[in-house]
Amino acid sequence: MSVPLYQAKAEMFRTLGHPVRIRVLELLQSGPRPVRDLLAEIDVEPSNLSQQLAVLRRTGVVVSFRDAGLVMYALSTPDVADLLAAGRRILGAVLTDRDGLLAELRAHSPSEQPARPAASIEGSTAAR
Amino acid sequence: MSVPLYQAKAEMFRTLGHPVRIRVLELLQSGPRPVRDLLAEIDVEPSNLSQQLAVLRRTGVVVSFRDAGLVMYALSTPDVADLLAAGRRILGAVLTDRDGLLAELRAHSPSEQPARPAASIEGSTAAR
DNA sequence: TGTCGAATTGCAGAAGTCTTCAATTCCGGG
DNA sequence: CCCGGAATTGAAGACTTCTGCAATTCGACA
Repeated sequence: MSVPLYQAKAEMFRTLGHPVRIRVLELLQSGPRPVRDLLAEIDVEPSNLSQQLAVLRRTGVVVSFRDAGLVMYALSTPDVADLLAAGRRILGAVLTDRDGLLAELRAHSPSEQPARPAASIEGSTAAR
Repeated sequence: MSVPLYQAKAEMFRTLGHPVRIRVLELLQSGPRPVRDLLAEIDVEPSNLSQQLAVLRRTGVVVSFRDAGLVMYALSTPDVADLLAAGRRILGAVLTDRDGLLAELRAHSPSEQPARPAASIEGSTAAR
């Protein structure tokens, strides 16, 4: 597997790494929409939205076209929906897992350091 | 849907937005591995790898533990593999789609602007 | 042709991420 | 107890991304 391939994959994921861009993609899951609609639902400045849309276009996850005088955006492939779904599942797994262990910990050891950052409770920090 | 949720999702994807981190996750798909092995396969400085592993740990997509004197890393949930697979599919779709249209364009209009950047050939740039 | 709303672009300062270096922690074995 | 390799941490400098403002382009329609 070539090295630049990892670069390309990383770029693809980095493209989704922004709240506004995620939001746009979720809205586009239900079909093409004009910029105007996105703007109405997202609460961000027009220029900012445009910048984020440009990022999504550059990577090719969305496409744009003009219809009835408005610029429309659409997912370039339905596979994008799968990606979002997978992301949701992982988020769910990670969170319940964290909260689960957190709750368990609390139940078994009543007088533990209370100000300890939650993140280090999981198995995630073995080496130190 | 709460606003910080989009923040969390974005963070999750941003976590994957780095070649070394992608590489690590792909290696971990086949099971837990010691840092030493990752280091041998990835060609990056130890401290850099550690930094990237820390990022993955922070988000909770990997966990670490010590075994036989070595620090091991593992995917925190097999769902991560789905995410990588979905990413691969999209990358494939986007690329063939781009190259496909590119080839089609070439075939149908022999004397077209040759120095035009490839990215703008797709439907991706309708408004201008 | 002139005007209006829609959407994009250019840009600058603020904020965040990457990489590398040196220093540190951790643990197993002598 | 101290050494050695394994892995992590801290911090600084280079680099990239984000945000908001002002200016511009674009196309529809009178």
